[in-house]
Amino acid sequence: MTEADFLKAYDPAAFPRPSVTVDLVLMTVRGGALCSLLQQRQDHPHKGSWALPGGFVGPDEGLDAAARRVLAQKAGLPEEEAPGGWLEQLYTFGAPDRDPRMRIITVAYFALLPEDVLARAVKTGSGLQLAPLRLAEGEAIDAHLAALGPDGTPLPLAFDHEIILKTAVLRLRGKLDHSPAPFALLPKRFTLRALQDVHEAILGTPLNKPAFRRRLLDKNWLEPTGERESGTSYRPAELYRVRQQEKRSVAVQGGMTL
Amino acid sequence: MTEADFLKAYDPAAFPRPSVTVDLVLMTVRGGALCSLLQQRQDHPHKGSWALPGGFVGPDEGLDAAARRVLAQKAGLPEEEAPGGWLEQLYTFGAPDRDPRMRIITVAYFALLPEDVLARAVKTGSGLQLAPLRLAEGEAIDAHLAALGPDGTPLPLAFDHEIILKTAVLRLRGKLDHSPAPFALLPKRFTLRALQDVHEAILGTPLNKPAFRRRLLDKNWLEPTGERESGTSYRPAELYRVRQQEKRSVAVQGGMTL
DNA sequence: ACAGGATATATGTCAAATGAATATAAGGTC
DNA sequence: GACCTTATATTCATTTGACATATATCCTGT
Repeated sequence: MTEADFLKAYDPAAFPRPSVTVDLVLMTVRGGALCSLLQQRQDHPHKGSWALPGGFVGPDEGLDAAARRVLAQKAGLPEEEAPGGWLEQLYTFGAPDRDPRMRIITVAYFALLPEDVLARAVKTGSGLQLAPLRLAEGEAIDAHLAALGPDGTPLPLAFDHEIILKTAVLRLRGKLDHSPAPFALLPKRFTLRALQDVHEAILGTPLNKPAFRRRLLDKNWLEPTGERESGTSYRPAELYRVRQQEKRSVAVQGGMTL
Repeated sequence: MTEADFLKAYDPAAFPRPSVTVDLVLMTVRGGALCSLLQQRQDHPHKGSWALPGGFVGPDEGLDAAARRVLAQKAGLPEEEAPGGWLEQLYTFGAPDRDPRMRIITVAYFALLPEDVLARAVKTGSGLQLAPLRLAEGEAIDAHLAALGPDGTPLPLAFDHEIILKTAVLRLRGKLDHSPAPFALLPKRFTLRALQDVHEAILGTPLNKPAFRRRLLDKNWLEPTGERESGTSYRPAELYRVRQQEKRSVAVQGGMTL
């Protein structure tokens, strides 16, 4: 029996097949707070609640490709361009009852994008908002996460999206020191102070300034551009950029730059 | 329109659905080397190559539940019992061409089990072996991983299982210091020396003994039992056990004890 | 019974990393 | 040009971790 025969004899219908989607946690830092893009549901179930942008995985589409497609569609990012973001597979959620309509297994991704990219997405699309995420400092998985609306009250979240958001924030905190991912939240040239603000927003705790400086510069991931910020009423800070060599991932299964 | 109407009107067939499986990297430390359970394929494709144990996810079965079921079936572990292992979701692999027969998305898990449990599985099942994994020290994702057969030569691996194994080893290395997972590889009571042997096998590099001792004890995850090992021709070492409180996960999405 | 061997456990010393405080530099504003 | 504000550099105390050494404990052999 040849391999071709086996392929013909194989019956895919013998096993029941769930639907598979990708859900995206699109994060940025705005106003000193870590925020995520949420979309208000127009249909049942969970009509009116806020959900992560997502979509079905195409029959001949890889998971990463599906995530990039949804990113382009929902966040209005042209797929070809390089806005300087970060995309990484997060975790797969597949409880049988997580969607009341049918069995849906979702592969969650998280993306880090500069603030202006997501701000533009909110303006362009409808029913979108950039909600600050409130989660106690630390790494406890059983802490409660709240996504805050414009009035500061927690938004109702659809499906199991609270646990997905929580997983994303905790993963991001864990990777802060080992991954160049957080640079994706900043423009190509940035000050060390801006970088520290990003770290503090993600961790939810203040950091020691000289120590932060030393730690980051010792990693040798950054290089000074020689230029300085302008328009300040005080001494302008040096602008740094990420070394080209470090744009590739350093960490395990480290995700990809956009 | 009520929510019930929506449920009826929804057409699950509107979206093409891939098959979803779980694949398990079952690891232990034997003879100072990190090993994984591999199963020789009896059918095409990749007949004769070595593959990870796996199985389809049932229509009403959660992902973790599917992983536990496969663990019980393939590794011969009774589902109810508590052999003291560790199970954790690893990563989801879904390249369209990863299986030539059909579109299969697999959610990979990794499990840590005491040596005797997997040794028993090898004896019980057929076409199974416990293969030492050889991977360069460090965290480079582009390094080559080899699974060694009894004669010391690398085994041919089926599908994309080399990258899955590599991901598992790197993830395990990254979690060593932050997670109580490695304790799952040891019996309930163990010496610090045995624990250090496990760490060295996983990292592929020797560790400083006093430093390792203090580091582990300072975490306060362990407590001395007051008993000591016996049958040694030297001073017997204290036997430690994991504090009950630490059996729950400490880390993010930390997996579960078995 | 006692010396010797081997390894666990404890102590001490040193280098490196970290945190906090201070000093200096560089721009803008009045 | 005095003055304010924040970046950057320097310094020191504290903590952390690595490594070397010393002591304890058990078995073995004579």
